[in-house]
Amino acid sequence: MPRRVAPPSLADAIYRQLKEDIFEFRLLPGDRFSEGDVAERMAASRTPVRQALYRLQREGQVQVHFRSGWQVSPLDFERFEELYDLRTVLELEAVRRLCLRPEFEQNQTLLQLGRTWLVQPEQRLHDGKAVSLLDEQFHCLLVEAGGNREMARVHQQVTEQIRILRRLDFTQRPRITATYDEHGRILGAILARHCEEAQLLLRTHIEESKAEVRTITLHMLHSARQKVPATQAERDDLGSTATTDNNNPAVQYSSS
Amino acid sequence: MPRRVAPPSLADAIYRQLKEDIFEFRLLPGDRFSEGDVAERMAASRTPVRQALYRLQREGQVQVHFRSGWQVSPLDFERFEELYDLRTVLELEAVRRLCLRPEFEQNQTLLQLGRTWLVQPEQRLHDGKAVSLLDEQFHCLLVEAGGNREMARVHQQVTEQIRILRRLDFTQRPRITATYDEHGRILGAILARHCEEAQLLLRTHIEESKAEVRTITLHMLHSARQKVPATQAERDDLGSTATTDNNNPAVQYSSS
DNA sequence: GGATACCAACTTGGATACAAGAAGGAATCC
DNA sequence: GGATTCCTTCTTGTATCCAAGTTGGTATCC
Repeated sequence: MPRRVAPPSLADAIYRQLKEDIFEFRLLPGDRFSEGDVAERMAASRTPVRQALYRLQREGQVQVHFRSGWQVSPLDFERFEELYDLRTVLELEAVRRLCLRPEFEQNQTLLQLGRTWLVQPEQRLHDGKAVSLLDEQFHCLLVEAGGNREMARVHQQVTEQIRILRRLDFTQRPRITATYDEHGRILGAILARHCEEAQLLLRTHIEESKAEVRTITLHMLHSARQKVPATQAERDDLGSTATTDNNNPAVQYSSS
Repeated sequence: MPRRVAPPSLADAIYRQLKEDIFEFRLLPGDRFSEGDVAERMAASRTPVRQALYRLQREGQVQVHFRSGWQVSPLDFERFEELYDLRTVLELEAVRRLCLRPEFEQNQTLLQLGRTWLVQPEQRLHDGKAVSLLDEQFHCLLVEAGGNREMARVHQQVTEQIRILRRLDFTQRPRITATYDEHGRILGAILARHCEEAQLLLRTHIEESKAEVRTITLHMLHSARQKVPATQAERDDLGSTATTDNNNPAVQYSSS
């Protein structure tokens, strides 16, 4: 008895829209908003909005304040560093498993990655947003190719949690060339089955991104918003619903 | 401005109750039920029940079928093996970090673990349920002591996903003595800073549990339910809401 | 002028009402 | 007897309603 697949639910669409709003800097870390605001903007009732928000809450993207509204989670740089370390552990393990595989040359994932990253310089992309997505895909596919779906699932979660940083990194810094070079070297090492070399290259590659995180400032966030191509209608909508600049504690300060 | 902590919500209580029902074998893998059933049993409306169920769904404990009810997730042994591997990766990394720590001897977590596991044989506990909880705690505290909160969070999630197996393992098999011995040896190696030895012991320890998983049968699940001390009222309640034995596909068969 | 008490508007958490589709059984047709 | 159609019941998804509590501003008191 094959069970019918569920039709796309409104709650799901709102979840995706909200997540995109956060990643596209239309909702900034620290912004406050209410369920009613979102419901009105999405032309839906509060019920699916609440479902979407609670899902985002469990993923760490937003926080709820009892009877006093919601907030996009402020940036917590200590947490980001821990997420980068978790990423490293998962990706290194995936590379280890990948290099141990017997049927290796036909691995479709590796071939696909090669077609994206092992290209002539003139074929490389230059758009920050596009490359940041490709970068995500590179690391996620690597972990998927490792063969453990649970590790891939967790890695995917981690990826979404640091996506906003990746977006900032790639929109504001000339790291595109370095990314192409390093991804190429990593793939080369894996294809040559130089496991330890591949792991070292990958670890260094992630460490560099992690180091960049420490240089991110609030100003980068706000100027990133300017760069987002949005219709005026969108901007009006958002302007009326979220407190954008005033009293926006966009950064979480450690209490220790 | 310290924000008032949210009062305990009904949805939260229902979430915990449902999770406990699953772990105590009052709801078996494969059991079907509806939101209305749960709402009635918990004397609440469907709203908080739905919130709890969707949270459990994201954690993999239950599945929703579009307009045709909910189901406790069937046991998926391939998935469990992958979860055990993820556990291994996280715990080995935690041990590595732990052994690298400078301020080591005063680590409160290690001291506490020693008081639990490094005891004379006559002081050991023998109740399966109690020891399975201590076992969980041992591994979770180890990862927490590693110092990375995100790894600890993920490890905690993984722990809950395999909790039902641990419960079965400890209620039905004479693994308590082995667990005390092995935990003691692992702690000893860590305290002696024999990092690689500790990692090997830990890896072997987890591998043994993973091997036990393959021997679990449906019969164990059903006989485990018999052993659960429950009031007659509880049993009546559940009997009326969940299809217990008939047409219960308690095991997920791989499609590959 | 400053502090305090009160109040009105908001906000979330939960309950209830409604809509659309799934499931299973009974009646019917062959 | 077997297949099929229809219909009733049940289930989830969404909208709306109500309750309880927070917040921020204003008027008042000193």
